[in-house]
Amino acid sequence: MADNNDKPIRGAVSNDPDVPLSFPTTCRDCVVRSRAWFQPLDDDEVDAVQHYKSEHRVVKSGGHIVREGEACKELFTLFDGWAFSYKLLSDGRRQIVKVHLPGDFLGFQADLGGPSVCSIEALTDTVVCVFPRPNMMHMFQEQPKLGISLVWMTASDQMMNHEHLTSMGRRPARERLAQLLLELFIRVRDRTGSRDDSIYFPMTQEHLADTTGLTSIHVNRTLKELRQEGLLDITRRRLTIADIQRVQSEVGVDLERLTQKQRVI
Amino acid sequence: MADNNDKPIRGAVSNDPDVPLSFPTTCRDCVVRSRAWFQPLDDDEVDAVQHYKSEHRVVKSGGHIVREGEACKELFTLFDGWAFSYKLLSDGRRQIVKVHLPGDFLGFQADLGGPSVCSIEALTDTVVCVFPRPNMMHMFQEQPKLGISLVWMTASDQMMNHEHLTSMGRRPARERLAQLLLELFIRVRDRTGSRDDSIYFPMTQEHLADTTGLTSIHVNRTLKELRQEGLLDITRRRLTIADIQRVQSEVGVDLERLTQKQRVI
DNA sequence: CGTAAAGTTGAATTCTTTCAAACACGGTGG
DNA sequence: CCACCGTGTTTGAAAGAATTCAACTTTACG
Repeated sequence: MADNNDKPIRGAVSNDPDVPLSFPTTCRDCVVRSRAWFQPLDDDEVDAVQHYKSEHRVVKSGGHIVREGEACKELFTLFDGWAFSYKLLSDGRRQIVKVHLPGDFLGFQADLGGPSVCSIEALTDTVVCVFPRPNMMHMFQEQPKLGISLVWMTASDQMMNHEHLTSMGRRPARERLAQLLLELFIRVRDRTGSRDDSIYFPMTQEHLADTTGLTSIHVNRTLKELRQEGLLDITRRRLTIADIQRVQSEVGVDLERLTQKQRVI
Repeated sequence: MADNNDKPIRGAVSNDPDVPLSFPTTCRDCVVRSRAWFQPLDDDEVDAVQHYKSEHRVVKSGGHIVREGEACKELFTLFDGWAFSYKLLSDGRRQIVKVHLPGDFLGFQADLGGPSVCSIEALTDTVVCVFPRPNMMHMFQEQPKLGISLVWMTASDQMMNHEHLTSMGRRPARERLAQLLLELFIRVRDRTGSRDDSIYFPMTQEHLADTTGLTSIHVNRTLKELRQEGLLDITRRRLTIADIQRVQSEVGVDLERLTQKQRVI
């Protein structure tokens, strides 16, 4: 295993000098503390994961971690920064299907042998831990617990997906946006352990539009509405939600419950 | 293990006398041939699954297999008939998140210990194989391969979910509807092995509306449009698609690829 | 300081929903 | 056999939500 594993690379890329995502400070931590992985891993298992990792990789903002259609040769753990998975339509429009935060596991899909079904783009400058796919296969065979954690992750994503689906299908723009923003707010604070009422927030209105299925213009107007009602505010790459409960009731879904870590088996 | 396992219960409930879903004819087959389960199971594993099953259960059309909010004590394989998972909004509207066909595995979710996150309703009269949750846990521990198959299922659902999400977010009513209908058409024919250009189709326009995020009125108008263009037709509980390719190109997604069985690990 | 990217605003258009009213069909019971 | 009823489908007209097009302002950044 490479001997730079425990070398802190914190701050290698940083888009948020004042309130950094105090996430993994070494690659070992990256694996251990990642939301993606089932919590109670013993040292053996952690070592195993470390072993299968091939490298760190820096991907600049706007760059691609995975490209739809290309063979999926590697899997990733998002180590630092934000990213998102999206699908492109023939007319050039896109739909963002998931926003990734540090710790998320990227690139996994049903047909690992086939072409990637989504593109993954770096939203900020990012660092990812790279796991070559063949290694990964060994790993899951040798460490069944990690396979289980994979079930958990996927099932958990599924649940959030259903929530999004419901939102897109049956809720007006206001609620869709509020729900998305609240969800990200909670996810970030869960990871950083922060209790601050504002978070670093690198998504543009166009990203929000592509996530909620609206136009960036309509996102703009809706955001203005929400701001004027004092529900939330996005200024200069910061999202502020003063009263979570108020937004919560606006949204009508208990997102805090949904974003909790849950045990599968 | 109960000795009625190999007793054919085919036809116990039937909504489609002329072209029945020629699916499982015994419960053993139910497990073996289910889309839900990873293909190459050896006899040991099949026996194991049989062992953990507690019973068959008949659920009449409109009845609930799972109720959102209630503890999830059992998991199911849909043995015969159609069902769907949905979420209810506070204002009474609903979003169908997935339509289930015979062979699908129902009720699995990230938080197995907690309340169900979706309701599952029988669309036609149905028969389900019931697996008490504690049994299930044993099973996955003793038969790792089945755990793997679970990963595959969930990941595969995920992919379809992303497709729906994209459809709902970025496609007009025409394409959304066409995509849904084509998907179901393909899934049914895959399971039955049929080459017929029409399938039994029990969904009402309201079901279609709740799946695509439209109004049943708008579904009606859009369906009329699609019918007049000769793309597809729904009459008397039958969906006919004469030229799959034409609908395919209308939709712009290769659904046939997506609905294929794929190997995960 | 100048340029590109992101955000803002208005007006017109399009898509989708809402409300309201018929219509068709399959089953029930007289 | 037919009237009756409920569910599901169809249609029209009006209202509402979201998009498009187009221009303008602000912010970030070399």
